[in-house]
Amino acid sequence: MSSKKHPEPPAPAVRRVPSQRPGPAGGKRDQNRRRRLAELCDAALALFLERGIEAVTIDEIARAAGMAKGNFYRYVEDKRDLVDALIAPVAAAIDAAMDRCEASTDAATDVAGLNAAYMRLALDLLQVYIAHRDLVRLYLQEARVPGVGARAPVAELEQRVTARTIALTRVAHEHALLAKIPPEVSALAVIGATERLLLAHLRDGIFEDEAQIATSLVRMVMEGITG
Amino acid sequence: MSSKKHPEPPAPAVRRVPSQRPGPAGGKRDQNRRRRLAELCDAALALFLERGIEAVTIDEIARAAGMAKGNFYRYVEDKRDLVDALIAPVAAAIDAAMDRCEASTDAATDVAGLNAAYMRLALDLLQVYIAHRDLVRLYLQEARVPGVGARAPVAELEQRVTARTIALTRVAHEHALLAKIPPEVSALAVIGATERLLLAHLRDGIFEDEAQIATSLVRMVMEGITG
Amino acid sequence: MSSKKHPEPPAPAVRRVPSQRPGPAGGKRDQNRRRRLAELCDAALALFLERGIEAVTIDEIARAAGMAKGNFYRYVEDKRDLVDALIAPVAAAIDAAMDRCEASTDAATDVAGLNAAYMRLALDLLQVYIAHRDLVRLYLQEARVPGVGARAPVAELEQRVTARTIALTRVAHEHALLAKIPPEVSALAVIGATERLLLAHLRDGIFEDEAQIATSLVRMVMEGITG
Amino acid sequence: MSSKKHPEPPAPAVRRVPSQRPGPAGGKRDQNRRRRLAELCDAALALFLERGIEAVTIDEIARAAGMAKGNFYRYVEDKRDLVDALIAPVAAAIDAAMDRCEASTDAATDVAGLNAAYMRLALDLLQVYIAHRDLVRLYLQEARVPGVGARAPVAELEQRVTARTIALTRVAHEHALLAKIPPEVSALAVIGATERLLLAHLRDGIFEDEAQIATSLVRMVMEGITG
DNA sequence: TATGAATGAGGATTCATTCAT
DNA sequence: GATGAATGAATCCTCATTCAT
Repeated sequence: MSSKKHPEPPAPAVRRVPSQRPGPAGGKRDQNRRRRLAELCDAALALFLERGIEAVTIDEIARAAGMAKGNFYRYVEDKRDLVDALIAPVAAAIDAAMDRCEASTDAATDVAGLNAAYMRLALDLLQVYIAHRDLVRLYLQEARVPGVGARAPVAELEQRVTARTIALTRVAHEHALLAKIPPEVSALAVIGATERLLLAHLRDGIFEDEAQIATSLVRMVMEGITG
Repeated sequence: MSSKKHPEPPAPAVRRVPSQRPGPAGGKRDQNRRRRLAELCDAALALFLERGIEAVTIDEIARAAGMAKGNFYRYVEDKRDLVDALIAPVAAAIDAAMDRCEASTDAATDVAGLNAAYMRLALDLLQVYIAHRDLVRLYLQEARVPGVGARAPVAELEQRVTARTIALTRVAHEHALLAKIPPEVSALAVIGATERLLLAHLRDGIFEDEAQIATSLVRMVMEGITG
Repeated sequence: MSSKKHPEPPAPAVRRVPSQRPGPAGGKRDQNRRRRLAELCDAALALFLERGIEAVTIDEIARAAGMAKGNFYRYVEDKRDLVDALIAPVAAAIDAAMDRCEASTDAATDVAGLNAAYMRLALDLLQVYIAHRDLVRLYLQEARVPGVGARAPVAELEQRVTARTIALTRVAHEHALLAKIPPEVSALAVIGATERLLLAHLRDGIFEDEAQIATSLVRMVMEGITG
Repeated sequence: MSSKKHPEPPAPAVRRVPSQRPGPAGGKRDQNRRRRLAELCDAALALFLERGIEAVTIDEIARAAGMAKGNFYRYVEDKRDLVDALIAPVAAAIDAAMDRCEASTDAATDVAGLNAAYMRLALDLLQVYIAHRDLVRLYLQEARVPGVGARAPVAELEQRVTARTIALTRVAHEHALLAKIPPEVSALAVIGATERLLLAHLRDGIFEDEAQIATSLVRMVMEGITG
């Protein structure tokens, strides 16, 4: 599996495809390649959601994107690279939200400031979810399987998100915003609950009303589930 | 040319891996069979946990179990079949626990009875977890990916567990044991939180103290996470 | 374990070897396809004649055709499919000859007309033989083995030829063109004698003079073999 | 395919299995092994007729004979060896009939003597057919495919039968018993016609009345098929 | 650029044959 | 003798990747 291109752990991060391309960045050429890449991403996303990243063939993706297999490699190096490109926007948005939250908590001088930072984070992540439903679903479906091969980028994102969430929770904990529960526990519990609800909604279409989920979730977080 | 698959009428279709094996059930032969199958399961489980079900080769499994590739097929029909055999004990135990809980809730005449049933379920599932840590971890890692190919049995189990949990929660909800939150929501939230914590523990070794997780989880479920 | 084959619902089932190929029918691409397929057929035919259809490996065929194993499947779905493509021209020609003969006998109003029809059939089949000596030899060699697997198309052809020949003979019989011998018997006897002679010629190179065979055959059919 | 045991052309003819066995020839031991071998032959014959020699697995044969696969090799060296044992009686009987006919023709001093010899041959062969219908059918089905692998013994028999028949016919021809047709031609024509009729009878069950076939065949040989 | 042909490594599966019990 | 477990070579088929056009 992971023999040449991606030596798994190290991840040298040499993207040769996207760089060194003719034409100015933003010119006709550049536009075109962006469009093609987007088409690839769209096609791949649909297939990945349906059958899982590993089971989908490069040929299938290319054909679903309306291009020949050989052309695939013009826009992307690998299936892994495609997954990378696919989740890049979500990863960037999440990282940005986390960055902002971290900055805010660092700068916060009182409990109110901290709370505001967390609230802001929640809203930012909500925006990500709204803007990238299918990508979020892909993340939810694939993030827990060992990050081997093409799934690596997803697993990496998951690790980063988890670690940063725990770190942020630790701050809240230190400021006594949370019950006497280890911050890792509460962080993971909230993440887990949220993710499970989103998955049920996105994959299985269980809830009609998204707002309802959010409200219930907040309430559970605040008060528990017992009557 | 013909483009459709050719049916081949004759095909005597001898069951490989037949249930009816020579020797009495429990005899030397039968024992050996079981042991070999167990070895396969053990070897496979380790590999599956490390790299994901899809990425693992039958040849690798066989070799890890100390047997030649061809021998694999004496004990199991498929990778999928192996996964089936692998999770069978957990599936059975979970189903049994759910059955018992359903029976108890059906028979319960008051709130105390209901609560006892749920508590019992929690303890039963805890036993499953204790007895099958690695299998539970496999389940947690793989259950959310679309159930295609060898992963199908896991996905099926996930669906069953989810559905039954929601059904049981609905009963609790109807008896006003829970806050005014849709039962699907609270069920999935608890499942999600629990699973995420278990995964962190089993896969990433985050918590030293398992009891701590349980306690915290219960508290969060009862009271929320805020201080 | 499960013992039955797992259906796998999704399976997008992309037709390999699709009829709809890029480029116009007759263009460069199409030409190339046909040539490659022809090369496969040629290589396969030689091997089949030498060692029998069953004993020949797909890899051998591909290599003999000067291509890599994997490429085989671009042009043909199966070994069976290849056999299908291989005998298609003969099958078509034979069927056409039979069709024509049937039409003629249907339209015939007198014995002369009937005789002309049969003579015409003989000449048509002779043309087939001349145009496809090796394929006829393949047919002769393989037609009698049970039509399992890749040999199926040959067996099917044999059945069709036999049935139609008997039907045509029956017509002749009804018009008293033949001795008081059941039409099935005389039909099969002639088929058998002819095929055996052709096989001896094509496979074992027994006769130098093809015309001699034909003449003798006709004479035997007309008068028997005794002096 | 034909790599170690049977180097195809040479055929060293070392049968190690049947020789060097404990017990006297004819004793309990010997009886037993004959019975087992016969069971193998019967089972194999049925399968061979149904699906062709090549397509049948050794495991299938053994199991159909009610023994374990490993036991197969106790009685027979190979599938080829089994085929050898299978057709041995027919081969021996045919050879004997041919031997006798050759001797008679050699000793014959007049045409009547020759005719008697041929008639005797025909009757002898008829006996063979009657005594070994299924084996004759197997021969008819398999004899024309190149004698590679397990089919070799059948192909060898075919060659011998053909050659000897032609030789005998040549004698008849030299004594002007036959029309002015090359003896190879008439020999093969009769063989071909006969074999085709037998195959139709044995495999496809076309004729109810065997005697009818024989009568018709003789008549055709003597007088041709035309009215 | 775009296409699909070509390659070959890799993985699943079967099966003849050997062996320990 | 009998059994079926074990082995590994052989074969089918797929698919990522490269290339010529």
